[in-house]
Amino acid sequence: MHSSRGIPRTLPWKGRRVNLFSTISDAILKAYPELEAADLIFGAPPNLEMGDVAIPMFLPARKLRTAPPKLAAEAAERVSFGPEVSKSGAAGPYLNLSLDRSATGARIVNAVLEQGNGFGSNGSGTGRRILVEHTSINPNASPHVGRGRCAMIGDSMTRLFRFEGYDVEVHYYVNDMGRQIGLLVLIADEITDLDFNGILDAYVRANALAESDPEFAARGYELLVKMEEGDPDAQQRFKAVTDLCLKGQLEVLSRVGATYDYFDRESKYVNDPRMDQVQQRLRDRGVLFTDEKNRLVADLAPLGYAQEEGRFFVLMRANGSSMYGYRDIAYSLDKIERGTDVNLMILGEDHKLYAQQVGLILEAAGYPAPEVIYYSYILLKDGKMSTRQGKVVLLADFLDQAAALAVERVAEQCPELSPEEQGAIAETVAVSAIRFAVLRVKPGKNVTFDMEAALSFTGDTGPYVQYCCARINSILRKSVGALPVAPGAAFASAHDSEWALLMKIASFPAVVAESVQQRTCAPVANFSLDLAHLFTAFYHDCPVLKAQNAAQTESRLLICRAALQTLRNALDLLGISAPERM
RNA sequence: GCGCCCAUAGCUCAGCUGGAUAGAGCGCUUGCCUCCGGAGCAAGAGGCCACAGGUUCGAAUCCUGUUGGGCGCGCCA
Repeated sequence: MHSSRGIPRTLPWKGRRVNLFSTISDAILKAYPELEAADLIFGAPPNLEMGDVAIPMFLPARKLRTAPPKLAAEAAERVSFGPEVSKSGAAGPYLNLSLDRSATGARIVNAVLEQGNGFGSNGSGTGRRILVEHTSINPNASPHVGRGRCAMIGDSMTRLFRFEGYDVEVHYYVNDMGRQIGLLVLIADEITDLDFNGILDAYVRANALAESDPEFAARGYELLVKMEEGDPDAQQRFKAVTDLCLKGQLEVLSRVGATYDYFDRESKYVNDPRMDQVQQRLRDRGVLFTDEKNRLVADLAPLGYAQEEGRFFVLMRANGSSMYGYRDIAYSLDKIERGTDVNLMILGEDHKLYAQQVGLILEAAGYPAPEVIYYSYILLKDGKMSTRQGKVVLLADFLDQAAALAVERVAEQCPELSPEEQGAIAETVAVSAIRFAVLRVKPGKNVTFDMEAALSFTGDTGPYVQYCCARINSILRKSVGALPVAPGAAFASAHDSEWALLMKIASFPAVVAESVQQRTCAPVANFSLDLAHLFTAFYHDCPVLKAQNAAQTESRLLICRAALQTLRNALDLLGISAPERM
């Protein structure tokens, strides 16, 4: 009896023809010319004894006007499979095949080691360019894990696209203006030695003051107007505060590995001349009008927007100052003009309606709407995060706590390493804990963040997968002589645990393809977990250095190398390092 | 009220382009360090896949409705 630890349910050839197994498909089509490749759906039988590949005969049977069980039995006899298939048989309406483990295993190991850091890539992005905008936090506080979700998703998608061969550029939109930043600037003037850590307090104070003191609020607006009009002093003050904040935020974000190629400041788009043309086109389409209060408004109804709520989108205030959306449209033009094949942004689910509105306006003006990945909020056990109530988990705090716990563990396990090395490993463990916890969940789900669970490092966690890598490295380090480079004639992978592991490894390219298509790295995270589990089962069942003979040791060392390479590639997409020791 | 998203074990989540008996982890129970790293492994208990209809040879998966949760509907950004 075996459970999911056996043959992976997600097969490399599921739903599509992959070169490794295309010969099976060809053999069947040769025997049944009436069928086509699309009729053959490859899956996995419920257990190993039944075979490695299962093909349901429902569709083919319908096409051939026969009963599925009858066709399965007939096909098992009639089709002449190549040497790759060691056994064929029918189980009810399913045609089950067993593969030659050693020959197939050798092919898998060969492919992994040959392709190295590129194993898993389908090259689907070759020659294509993509622009990703993510994170883009308001410069007012240290990022909490909810904000971090955006950065980690965006960063992992970037890694995924680059892995697939896309030329990717990463943009960060700096919201360096607006009423609230104006208030923050005012308060900042009253505080000496304002640093990043004091920003949040100042921000909360400024907003509270604005509510209780209308005069203060009015001064904030005045300052904003001066800034928009180009007053150098006002601009300089805005820049000083937002720079301070951005720098602090980026320091935290860089700890989790997020990097950006361009920082685009919102203030740059206040008076963008290209918007004249946009306005003209909107007028031509009959969607732009000045309302009774002298505001410049877009009516989305003629553009196919069906609801009354959100139908009208204000672009400019009566006093002629621009709204956020107006500047954002100008920014979109900037991004569009960079001429990438895909224009992608990662946004919180609170931006859904807004992004839809902006998209409609852009399309009406003759531009393509950006593609958007929405992520849902991270909730805490006792409810939503609230900055004002102090109910937040700051990314920096989490990393500090996690690293402190991890360093104790590393000191125990690797006393031979220097304190600096131990500290560096602990930091990667902390990063892996948070990145993995966030990335293994699909972006659209509300998740409840459990601080205790995230700090435990046991079970289905990033550190568990890292630990698996450290273990493999340990075996490779201890093996005597040169490591084998490629499977030879004596290569064997007959043991169930070896075979299951190799089958999982072979499915990696399909997991990557699925992740690109679904626009989420969650399948990669779950794949790495499955792979680590399967490796550990192999580790317990199949001694490598103490195998029965040298040939077996060599085969297993090769399997170790292939597993490590695949794990490293998967973890790299998640922004997690695979340590030598931990 | 209207719109979008979500609902799977006590808890946190996989599985969703329809296929055989729905899976992990945490927590709980029981074993396993003279043996390549126990951040581990093996086993057990735990499910009306929110509810109700529909499509199909076949539905956790697709469609409709209901319920519950998240988000949004600003001269905020």
